[in-house]
Amino acid sequence: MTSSDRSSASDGEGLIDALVQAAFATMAVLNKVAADGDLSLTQLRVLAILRDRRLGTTALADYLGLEKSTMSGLVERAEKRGLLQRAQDASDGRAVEISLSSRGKKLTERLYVQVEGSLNPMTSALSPPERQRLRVLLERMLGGSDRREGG
Amino acid sequence: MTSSDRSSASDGEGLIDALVQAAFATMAVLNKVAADGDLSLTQLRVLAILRDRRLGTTALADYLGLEKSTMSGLVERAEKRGLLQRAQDASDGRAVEISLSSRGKKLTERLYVQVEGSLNPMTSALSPPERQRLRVLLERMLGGSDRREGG
DNA sequence: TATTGTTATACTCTATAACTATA
DNA sequence: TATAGTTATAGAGTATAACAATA
Repeated sequence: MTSSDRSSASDGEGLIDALVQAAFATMAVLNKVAADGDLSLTQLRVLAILRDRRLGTTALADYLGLEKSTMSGLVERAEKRGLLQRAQDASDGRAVEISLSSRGKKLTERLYVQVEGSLNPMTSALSPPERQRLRVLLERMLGGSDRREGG
Repeated sequence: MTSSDRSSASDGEGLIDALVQAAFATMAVLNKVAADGDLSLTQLRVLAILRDRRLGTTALADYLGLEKSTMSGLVERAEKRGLLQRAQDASDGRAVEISLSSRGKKLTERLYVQVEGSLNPMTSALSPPERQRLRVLLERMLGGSDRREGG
């Protein structure tokens, strides 16, 4: 870091520290919720993405930023556990449609509630108006447009 | 979620969504920086923690929330790559002192700069006063006290 | 030829259990 | 007995490369 950095010397650096810490704290909570449901964080994300979508292997891999071969393994293990299923795509003989099973749906809804409950202690450090302001700032930073993981 | 949730129905839920999205966005950047340096995110964290500390296997594992056996492997591989070294603790025959090598130090500093540079596009969506406010809110949420990863 | 998906292979990350050496 | 650390083992996550089937 040199002082030539544009407007990020004093507040930018601190912000980045805070963002990284908040990210680790949040991921730790998500990890714990996933682990309590006997899932990895990646599996939790797979369920969250499939919450209201049916996708092919490649599309799902793209959502997660993973290789399709990695995706095959993840889906395989989740399917073996009865959380989702693969079905042939009627309009494309090569493609599959991956979707949550009813058991997977139930689990996903339960995990959502747990995520909210587990993150509440953290957000409760702020007053309601502060929470509101934080939400607005984060949404603004993230681009405002709608592209969240779970729906 | 029911409407009986205390003061978290309208803004709390949205905030949690925003926090999770911000966490994933931040982790994606950290992951990419790590991968560019041929490291896993965990290895990046190890380097960050050792940036200004010398620690034993157990202490390091506690920082990361991992088992000490996991730590042994991580340290072993990092040592093999010349990023850190283990030395006998003079005052305790069982313990080791893990510290960055000069190569590890250089790499860590470089990665720090890259993390800042890589997160800047995201934070630049906000104006300087907004960044300042976001930082304050995040720090407040995280507890205010000083317990960041890298120093 | 390009795309969709899987399989084979290899490596890292991770935990549990058993172990050695020191305290 | 308790603590610090390693090793053995097993399984999940990940990428690369090679492959089959379909478009």
